[in-house]
Amino acid sequence: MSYAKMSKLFVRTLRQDPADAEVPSHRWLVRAGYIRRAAPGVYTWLPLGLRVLARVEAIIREEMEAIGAQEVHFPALLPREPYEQTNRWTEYGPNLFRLKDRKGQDMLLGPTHEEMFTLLVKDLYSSYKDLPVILYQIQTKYRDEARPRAGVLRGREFIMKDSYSFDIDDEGLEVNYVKHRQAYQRIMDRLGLDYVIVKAMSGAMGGSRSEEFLALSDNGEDTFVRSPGGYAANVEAVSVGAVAPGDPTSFPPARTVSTPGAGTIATLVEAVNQSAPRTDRAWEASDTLKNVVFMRVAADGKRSPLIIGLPGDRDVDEKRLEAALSPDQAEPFTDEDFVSFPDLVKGYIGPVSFSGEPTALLGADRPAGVTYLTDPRVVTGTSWVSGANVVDTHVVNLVMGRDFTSDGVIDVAEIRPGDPAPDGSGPLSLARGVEMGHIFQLGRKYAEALGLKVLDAQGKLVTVTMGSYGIGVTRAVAMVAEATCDEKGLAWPRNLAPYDVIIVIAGKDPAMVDAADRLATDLELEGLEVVVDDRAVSPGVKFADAEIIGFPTSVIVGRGLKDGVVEVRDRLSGESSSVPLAEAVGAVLRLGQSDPVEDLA
RNA sequence: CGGGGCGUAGCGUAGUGGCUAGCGCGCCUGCUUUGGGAGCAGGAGACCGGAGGUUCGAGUCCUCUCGCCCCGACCA
Repeated sequence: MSYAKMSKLFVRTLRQDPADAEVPSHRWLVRAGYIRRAAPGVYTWLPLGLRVLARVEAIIREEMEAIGAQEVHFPALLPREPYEQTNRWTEYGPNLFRLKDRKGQDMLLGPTHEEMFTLLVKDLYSSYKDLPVILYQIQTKYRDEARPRAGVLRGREFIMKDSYSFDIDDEGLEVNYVKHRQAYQRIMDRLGLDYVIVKAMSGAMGGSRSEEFLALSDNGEDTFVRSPGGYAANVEAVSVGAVAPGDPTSFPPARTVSTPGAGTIATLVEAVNQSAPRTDRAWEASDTLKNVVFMRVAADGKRSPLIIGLPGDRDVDEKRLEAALSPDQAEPFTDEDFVSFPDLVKGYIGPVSFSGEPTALLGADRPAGVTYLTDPRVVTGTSWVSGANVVDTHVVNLVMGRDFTSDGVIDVAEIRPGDPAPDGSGPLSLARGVEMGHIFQLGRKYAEALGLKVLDAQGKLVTVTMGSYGIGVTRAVAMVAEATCDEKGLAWPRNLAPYDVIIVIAGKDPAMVDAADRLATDLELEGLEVVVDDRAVSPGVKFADAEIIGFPTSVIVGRGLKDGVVEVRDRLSGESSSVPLAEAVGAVLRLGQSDPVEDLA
């Protein structure tokens, strides 16, 4: 073993910020020579970056092995067939990298590997006695993201640890899910990330229960909510919770109100307060039933109108809508669409048509031929102001369960700070995070689609129950960089740094070179990884580079040497101290011990 | 896909239709320098993203095109 030399290390630090880097982690990882862009959303890992990556991977491997998972490795280049069987060849849409081999066979670059793992277990196992089993891999994934951003934080090629559990029943799945949840908590702790576990939507993955591990960051792309009582969920997955129904017979009869020009909620509230004032208080936006029209587009291209009825003081959150409809998409309803559905009077849509005798227009099997879904707040026995499907006309006292019904409930209204948590644990607040990990109880979706069955103790064939669990490895490197960097550059926690110590030779006295050499050797005997900055450049350059690259500990061998001392600096605290050369090793080791995160060793 | 912006040397950038496209950093050679991104001298490095056009003359004006970045809809 012999220490590395800066003069030989393949690294070049940049003096200016790269023009295209916006977020700090991206900027510093490029400036410090960890990564280089090869194509949009595709990055080359340089020696320093690879070392950090390896340390993150080592932590993940340890924790996966600790729950009994076994590592395998699949190809990234995959055949179409299994993805056809689970319909994901279609569902993944343009996000899938597709290619053809020389024979014209469709291939893909794996975006995730549920299918392949399922088939592997099917291939080799056939008895309940073989289960449970957890398999995992650390592997490069490909997703042709619509918009890669922030360097390696969200690339089109990225490394993911993905694991899969296989059980004979739901109880077994629950056990493996909890094991993964705990392993992920240990991994996040060891990475030193500030994180929160939130309820999530299972999205294109299918299955039931799922949770995300979000690292807190203002640059995060995920918005989540939490309550003082401990409720936490991705905004896509927040539910309003049960709203108690009322008595639909306790309201006066519905009646129409002339509301000329009141095509928006604000103008409507004004108009009904003018022409149909309440006795107890004024009408408010939350008294109105807003009906928003979308065109629902299925994965196979089928289009059908979807009307969502929700309190007028709320908007539809498009992210939540997409998540709720997934894999279908929602598009805005165009003017041409309105022409095709003349029953719907733009600006005056309501569940009941008052052109002539009141006629239920929307709701279960009603004539308009559209799906009508309502917000959970629109329960039986609530009274609303809504459109009359007649220009310049609205209805008051329109009661759910008496005057109209819907085809079902859809919970996609925007979430606002202060909304109550669904479990009664207090008001919600909103924050942002980056999705570091995601755990899913898949259930039998993939096993069924691909025919993974085993014989149980009674000799009956049963379908295996699966879980899938992912951690973004390259993303974790970026996220740690993001969380720890400062105005001088990167500042790695000691257990993740590319090297433990840099020894800066600040001078050209041969005695300094000798001292640095001996010190480096001694530190290596203690199990530390050491770089010596032996370059023939001025000390200022070396100090600046050490800070940009983010070595947690620097030892400066320079002008103090003639008095027998060197300087030991802690990048994380910014503190430095002069110590006798003979005590330098001890001083460096003490810094390592003071770190709150344990070292991998 | 919608909105905004940018393409000039390895990086960051300047450039009023007019001479040989300029500067800083980096790189090479020599000398000096060594505790906070050194100094002096010399040097290499650019078909100004591409195509077409207007013009006596285009990095600069026009048209088209390609690429990239940023902001929104997807995801580890």
